[in-house]
Amino acid sequence: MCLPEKDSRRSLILETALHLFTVRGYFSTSVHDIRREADVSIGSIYHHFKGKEAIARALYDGLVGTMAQAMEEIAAAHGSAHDRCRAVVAHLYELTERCPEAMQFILYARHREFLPGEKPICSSRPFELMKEMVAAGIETGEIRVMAPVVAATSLFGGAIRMIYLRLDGALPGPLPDHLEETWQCAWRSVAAE
Amino acid sequence: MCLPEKDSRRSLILETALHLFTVRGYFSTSVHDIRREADVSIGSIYHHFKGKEAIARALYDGLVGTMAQAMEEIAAAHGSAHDRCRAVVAHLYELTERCPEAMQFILYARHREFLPGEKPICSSRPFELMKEMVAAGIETGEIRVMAPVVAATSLFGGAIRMIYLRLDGALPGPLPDHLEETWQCAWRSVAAE
DNA sequence: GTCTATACCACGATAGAC
DNA sequence: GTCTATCGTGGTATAGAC
Repeated sequence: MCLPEKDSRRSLILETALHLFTVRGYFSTSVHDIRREADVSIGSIYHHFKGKEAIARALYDGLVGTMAQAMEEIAAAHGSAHDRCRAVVAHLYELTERCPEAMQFILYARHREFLPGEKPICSSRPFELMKEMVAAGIETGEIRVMAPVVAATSLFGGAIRMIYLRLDGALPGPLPDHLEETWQCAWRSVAAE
Repeated sequence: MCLPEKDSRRSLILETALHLFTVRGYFSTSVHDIRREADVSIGSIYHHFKGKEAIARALYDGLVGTMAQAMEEIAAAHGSAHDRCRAVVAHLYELTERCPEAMQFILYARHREFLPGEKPICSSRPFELMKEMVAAGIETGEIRVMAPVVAATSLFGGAIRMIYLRLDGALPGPLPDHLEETWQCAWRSVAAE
């Protein structure tokens, strides 16, 4: 449901791997664990993927890709930095509730630890798009003139921390309940007066 | 220098382990790697620590402990929520520059993946103290009346994201250069009007 | 494409001399 | 307290039948 792929053996393997990677961690999950949980054979797994790392890479690329696509649709659907950024936070909150495992895999895993050569998540496409939205907002005068990095971290940092808290089980209710309050704080921190 | 321990074989092992855990990751670091890098014997390592996990635990407890102590000193040294929280951010920024590996180990590692039974980092003592400072600020009227979690994430979320960026090499200059700007955004987001 | 069986190796941990 | 040598387990990945 959270993965872009169609029904197939391959997608079953991916779904199972995502589940195990998030609840037990990448390194604590063996290929045999995936085999058992998905009820397929080792040979089948190695037929579809070069190895364990390739499974993680396919998951990562797929999830980051759909996330970037969502960001682009948001950017196209709204006209101001305020509306765009608010829609991004709303989207991230909903995504966290709907697909906590996907969110956890993207945000919480240290990909550089098991995906050699991968750039840090904060340099990935979705995060770059968020930075661009903020930079555009500074251009138009909606957002105070300041270092773009600082503006972006101030605007999205609180929301991202809320997501971490939620994934860690440190937040009781669903995230969208806090959308209004978090967004007002976030926007207040950078809005031009 | 960042670890509380005195000079000894034991502290040498801890320092080396911290270094390797942060640059290569916990699971990608074998006890033999630590042995080679520290130029000690396997036997010596297993004499001082029960195993690899015990090394990680000693590191974690030591670093979180000194961090919590610093927070308590900050709380005692300042009278208002504003001054306390600002001092916390300044301290975290300086600590990141002085001991990036320690900071990375505390913030970036998924301890629950290799320290069974450990609660999430956001529930650890230093983070609890930060939440308490914010809650006190709401009591005194310095900070808007709002859900304490939201206030805490809004106030510290931006700074924490800046630290992640810095640790990932996505921020060129040293963090303290951005202290003033980040703090003004953070405080503006929650200050009572 | 899917399966079983197995090769191979690296790792954490221990034994025991000094 | 420190060392060297070694063991046993469990991991990834492959071979080859169906």
